[in-house]
Amino acid sequence: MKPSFYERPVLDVARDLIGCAVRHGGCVGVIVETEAYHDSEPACHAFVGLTRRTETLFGPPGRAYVYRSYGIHALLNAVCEPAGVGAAVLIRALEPVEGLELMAARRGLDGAAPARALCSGPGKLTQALGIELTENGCDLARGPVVIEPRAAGWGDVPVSVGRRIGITKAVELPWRFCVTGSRFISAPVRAVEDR
DNA sequence: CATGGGATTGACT
DNA sequence: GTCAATCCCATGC
Repeated sequence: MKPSFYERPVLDVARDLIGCAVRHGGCVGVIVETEAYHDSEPACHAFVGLTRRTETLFGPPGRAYVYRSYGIHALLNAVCEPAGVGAAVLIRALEPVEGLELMAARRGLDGAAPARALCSGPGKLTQALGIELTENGCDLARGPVVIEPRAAGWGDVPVSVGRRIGITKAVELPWRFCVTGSRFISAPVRAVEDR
């Protein structure tokens, strides 16, 4: 995807990335779950302003923001909006389509493990695709981590909206997007009016 | 320089 | 349902 795709309101990009594909390390998966983050709200790392950690978030759109979570997992984001704005889309789940055996091996799972176990969470998918912190800042059009346009059949899938997962601030914002009814997402979507 | 908190996951009661 | 692993980095003394 070109930089112009990402240089738009982060909520639009989060919705439009549903159905696109992520390619890395000999594996491909279709994005079925995303969340939006923006420096105007406190759940976003960029809320604290420009620091060493948030450099990539405030940089040009179309780059990967990869950071370590809980000391264990690498989480993948796509940087959005013009340079100077700290915004990104967290990739939370993929439907595996290529390199399933390699994904299972990287995840330490048996080859017979169900496909839904491979990439159904932001830490799981980076492990399955072999994405590490060294990919932070990489150009998502050139790689090593590449995001590709929607393939046939993914052009017009229904999308559900809900609240973001695993955060303690700004929990009420409906900034999570999922393929409606997908078995490959990390957790069920609760209706926005549920609270 | 010391401290504390995670955009999570998997193992266990 | 509970809980620990583990490390980067922002903050405060």
